[in-house]
Amino acid sequence: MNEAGLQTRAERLAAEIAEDILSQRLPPGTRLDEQGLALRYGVSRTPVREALRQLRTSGLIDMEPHKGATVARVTAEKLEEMFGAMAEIEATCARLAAIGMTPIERRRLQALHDRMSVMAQQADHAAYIDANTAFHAAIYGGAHNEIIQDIATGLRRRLLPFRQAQFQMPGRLAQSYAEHDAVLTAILRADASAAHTAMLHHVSLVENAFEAFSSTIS
Amino acid sequence: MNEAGLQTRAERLAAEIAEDILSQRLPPGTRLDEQGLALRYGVSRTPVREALRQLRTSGLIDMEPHKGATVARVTAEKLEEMFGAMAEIEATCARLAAIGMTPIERRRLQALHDRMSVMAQQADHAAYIDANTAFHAAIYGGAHNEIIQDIATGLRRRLLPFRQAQFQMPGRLAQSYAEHDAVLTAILRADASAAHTAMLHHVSLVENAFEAFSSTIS
DNA sequence: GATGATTTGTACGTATGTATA
DNA sequence: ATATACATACGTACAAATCAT
Repeated sequence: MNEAGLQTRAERLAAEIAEDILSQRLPPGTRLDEQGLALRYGVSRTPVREALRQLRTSGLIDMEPHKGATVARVTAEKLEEMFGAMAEIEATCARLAAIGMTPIERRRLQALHDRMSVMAQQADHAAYIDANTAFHAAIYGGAHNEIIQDIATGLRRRLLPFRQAQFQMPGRLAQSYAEHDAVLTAILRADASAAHTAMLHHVSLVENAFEAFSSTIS
Repeated sequence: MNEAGLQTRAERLAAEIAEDILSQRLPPGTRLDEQGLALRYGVSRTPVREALRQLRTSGLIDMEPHKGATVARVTAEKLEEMFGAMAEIEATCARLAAIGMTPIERRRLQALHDRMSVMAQQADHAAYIDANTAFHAAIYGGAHNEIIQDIATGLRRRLLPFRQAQFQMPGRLAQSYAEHDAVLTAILRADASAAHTAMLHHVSLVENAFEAFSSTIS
């Protein structure tokens, strides 16, 4: 009954710890000693060690040899860089999508966008958030490059905890929809440069929205 | 006396195995059973397991739960995607560098480029290869975004084994230098769009050079 | 398709390195 | 500065899963 892909204790544990970090149950800076985690999650230290190694890769925790692990404490500068990188990668995806998306992919993107129009008007935040993820994922896929797609989804995952609140800002849904419209139009026109610009603009605004929302970080 | 950063057995082992893979001593498809590696490198299975987990991250090996690890067998399509991603990321770096490089960084890049002129004329392959790496690294740095820099260096590492031969092709040094010149000029002019285009072109040609050299893969 | 051999995943004990008194 | 305490790195043994016969 486990979700596909989480076949070992270590993998399930990594997912669980990641969830606890993203949900702030394990706040930044928290010491993650192996013994304690083993106790907390009811397993031995071995899968804990492997889970920590996996999490290090995703940037969720900091580790140094012989010094153990802590929940990554993201500095404001680092976060800014992450948003910047995200914007650049997404803009690249949009550019490639504008060039290479198949007619079917373009139609599907348009259809999704149309559905999002209704969600935005009805202010259905939950639905819009899901659809928004799908919209961006569709553009990653449209780039037709699995490497770039992996980079994009990885970055998005890392930024997830800092994006939770953005759609709660008044008027953000409508604004997001309008920005998506610019991206979509450029892609459908196969205007690579415009798609790049529009997406860069869109994701950068997400960053601004975040910064406006949370004053400062650690 | 160990190199800085390789403080644990697992890390040294990972570096050693990586070296053996990149040098083709462990050719693609080779089964990497933990017991065998432990025996071969004279350690226990525990550090071997950790080393393999690290290597999976860098894409050098494929792993599936309960099924062990093999040296990654890169398909032609995958390789093409990797070169494509590399080109896009490097082009992004060049664009950002054109916008944001400091005067000092620009001067240093120019100085390096000038030294490479001599190397190209004298057909000093070894020196040019080193300088070429430095040239590209300088542009990654000029992007002023550590995340993107990490992505770029990571991709470059993964592509390293497939780039060994490129500079051996007759006339490739001079061509490379000319392409660098276009990139440099655009960056010095702070012409973001031109820098992007020139770098995309440059790295894409590296891919072509590779494809011309090696007929087919696996 | 069942069974045995092999290999990975997990548990636990020991040793080495780091930090604190 | 030395010693003690503690956490991590490593080694070994057992359990579970895969695949070959």
